[in-house]
Amino acid sequence: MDAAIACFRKRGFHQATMAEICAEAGISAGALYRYFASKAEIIGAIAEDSRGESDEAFLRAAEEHGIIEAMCLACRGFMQKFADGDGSLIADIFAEAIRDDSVSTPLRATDAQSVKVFTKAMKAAQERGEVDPSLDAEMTVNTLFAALEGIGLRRAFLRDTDPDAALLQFRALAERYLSPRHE
Amino acid sequence: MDAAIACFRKRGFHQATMAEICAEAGISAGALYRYFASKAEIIGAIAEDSRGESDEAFLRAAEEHGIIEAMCLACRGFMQKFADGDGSLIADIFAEAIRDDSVSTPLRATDAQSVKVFTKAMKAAQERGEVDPSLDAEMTVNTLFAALEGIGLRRAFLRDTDPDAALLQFRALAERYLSPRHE
DNA sequence: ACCTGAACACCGTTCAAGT
DNA sequence: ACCTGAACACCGTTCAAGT
Repeated sequence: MDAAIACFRKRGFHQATMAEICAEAGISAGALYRYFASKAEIIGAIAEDSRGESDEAFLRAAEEHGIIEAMCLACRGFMQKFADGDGSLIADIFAEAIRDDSVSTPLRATDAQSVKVFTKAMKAAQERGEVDPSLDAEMTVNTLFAALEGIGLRRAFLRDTDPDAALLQFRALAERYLSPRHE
Repeated sequence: MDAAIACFRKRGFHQATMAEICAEAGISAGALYRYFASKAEIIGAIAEDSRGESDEAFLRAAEEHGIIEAMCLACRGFMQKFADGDGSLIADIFAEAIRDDSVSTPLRATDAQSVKVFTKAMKAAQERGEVDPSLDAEMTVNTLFAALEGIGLRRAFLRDTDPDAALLQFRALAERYLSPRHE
């Protein structure tokens, strides 16, 4: 069933119709509503499972190549979605999540989990002297997440979704933001 | 007529109906379509005139209090929109602009104008030694815009739209990002 | 010329009827 | 028990008829 969700990728959340999703999934409208209470709930389900799976991979990368490289890895995966044309879908998810608590609540839980994992890696990097220890680890992670999301959305808006350019942009920001002061 | 546009503020782009907008504006559906070719065009018009007017105020602030303070001023104005509950509307605008060229083209023109103004102020700040001169001024401005937008959206998503907290977050990022290296 | 508003096409959701 | 799909309520857009 979740495979039918791929409809949104092609047409966007508000453009895709329930009829199309039903056709793609090979089920009737009534059956679809047996699995999801509404269209908004479907977008919540999509957003949720496109997140979080990569957390272990991130932790390994953070240990091996440092937190900046690991964040760049996460950045690359995220930017690829914009390059694939999913930018407006991501913006739709934001809009629905901001508007509708029943969409945002499960997403916030997944997000909080990611923040936790990244914060742990951030603290480790601070102890190694890789990152300025005077930074608040959790706020720093939140800020970098926000910057990542902002860069992706803004580049999609400006019609320049080249992931390499986005990566360079993010890396330049992250390096300066995180580097210890005084040399 | 643009006053009727306030409907979106209350209900969001996809939630507000043309009938509501007509009622608020005191005109009929046919008359509304005389001024705007579609609903998407209305959101384009809203987004456009909520931008750009403050550019001169920004330039004055940049000269008087430095670029970081001036950017924080812009940040405050932007964050206030999220605190006012316009977050999902802003996300809708992003989604429509990413999806629809006829929405994004006028917005990109307005945006390019702002980037130009901020870039000029950034270069002046670099000459004053306030900002690291090795940074590319235009990319830096773009990155800070992206971060600003990202912070606003993310905070709205996390249900913490306190403008003061957002400002602190943005300022911490901007100061470290822009400060000259080696002390 | 410009506006009105009924009509049209379409979409998310429901529910009586089937299996 | 579960599914079907016609029906419902609603919304963006149009256009023949009015002024």
